[in-house]
Amino acid sequence: MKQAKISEAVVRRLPIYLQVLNEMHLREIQTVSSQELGVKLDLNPAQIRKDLAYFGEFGRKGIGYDVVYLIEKIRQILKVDQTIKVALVGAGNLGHALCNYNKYSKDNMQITAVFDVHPGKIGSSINNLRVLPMSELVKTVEEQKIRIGIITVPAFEAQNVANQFIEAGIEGILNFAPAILRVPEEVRIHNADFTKELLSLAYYLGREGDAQDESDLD
Amino acid sequence: MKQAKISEAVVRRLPIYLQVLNEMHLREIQTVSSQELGVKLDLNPAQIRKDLAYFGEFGRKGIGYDVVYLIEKIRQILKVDQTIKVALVGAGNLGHALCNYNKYSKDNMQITAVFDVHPGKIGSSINNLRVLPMSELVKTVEEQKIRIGIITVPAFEAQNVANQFIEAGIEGILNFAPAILRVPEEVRIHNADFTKELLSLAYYLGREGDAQDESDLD
DNA sequence: TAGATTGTTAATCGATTAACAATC
DNA sequence: TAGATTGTTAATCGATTAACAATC
Repeated sequence: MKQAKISEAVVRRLPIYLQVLNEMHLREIQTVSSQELGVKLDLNPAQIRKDLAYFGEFGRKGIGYDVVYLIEKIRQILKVDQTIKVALVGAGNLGHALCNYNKYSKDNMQITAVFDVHPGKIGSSINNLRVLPMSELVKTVEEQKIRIGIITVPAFEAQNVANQFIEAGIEGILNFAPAILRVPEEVRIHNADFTKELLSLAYYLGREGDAQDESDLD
Repeated sequence: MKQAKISEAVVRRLPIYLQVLNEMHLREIQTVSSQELGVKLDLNPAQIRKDLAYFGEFGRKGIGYDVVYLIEKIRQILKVDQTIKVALVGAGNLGHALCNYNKYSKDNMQITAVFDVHPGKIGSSINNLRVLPMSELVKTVEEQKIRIGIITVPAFEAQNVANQFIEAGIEGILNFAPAILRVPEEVRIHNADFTKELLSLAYYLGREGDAQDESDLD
């Protein structure tokens, strides 16, 4: 019954649950119901219960979910109960931001290698990591058993970087470049291109320049 | 027939269409079919046609879509045919990255004001913009008619920043902080929290530590 | 004309929500 | 026991895909 085939929508909610649960844990809340989670996250409680039930029976009828236990379980599901090593290419401002974030986060995702294509950047240090040349990428990824690659280079260099990650046998790529990358089926790719977020946000602006136009609803 | 009620899924695809069309335009491609777009984007052609048809008849039967015309139309739909002003709070590495991006992008989204809560940052310059204190936020947003706010501060400060944006009458917020923000219904909020992207990516790793387990499919 | 491709309706598929027995 | 809340099945809702007439 395990792994019935979980939809992407479900997987994307898991980190959100984790975030709220972590906050609750900090506030020393022991137990939470799907109802309460639903209010906090603006989600239907049934959906939350169903999401969790795909992976096991984590709650107790009449009681709710134990916060600590549920955190542990979701971390297992997301595979961040172990440390997952991450490589980053692109030692610009965005790369710096991600590396710094790394320091404070307790998510078990650890950036352990940083690369850059530009000779000027190589050898400098970010968050105690020496920036390495691209020529070291494949070797380093293999040796350190790095599983995820982050791309924070300009769009025109992104596919090249992806290709090197693929050659090195990376399993997942988080791409910040505004480019559509071609990767083999077995490599998972997530795009985190904020320009697209901004553009879709712009869509929802207005009812202002154009006045409140509720005349042709049907 | 206009604005039948467009689903979020549709809106989120529009910037992707725009990106590919822009690329095609650079390569001087004049006309494109939903078929071709579908191949490039790994989407069903019928879906692309349907998405576009929500907003008007942009194509020509037997021919396809004129690239330049479709770009223009999608920009109108997304309201980026006009310049949209954006304010950013948090002059850290991420804030820098977004401001720089600004320079190169021709998306008509323009960051015109940068703020920070920390006195040490105030007065420094990012991409020709003086970093202003939070006390100037409301006034600046109103005066400059800024419509979108970007939040790149630590999680614990994010809600405060959001509240100030709301007070200033902002219409949309792009939040990079790993925090769930409460905003009034009329303010649109998009979360661009990359930790969640990384965590959901981690879910898809593996079939490696655990061996290829195809035994209990049904 | 024949081939291509749109816009759109109908069919399918999948995700969300409601409802409720089980049980703490 | 009575009240609360889960896990899960059934009902609903919405999104994707197929199919095709219209037409370039």
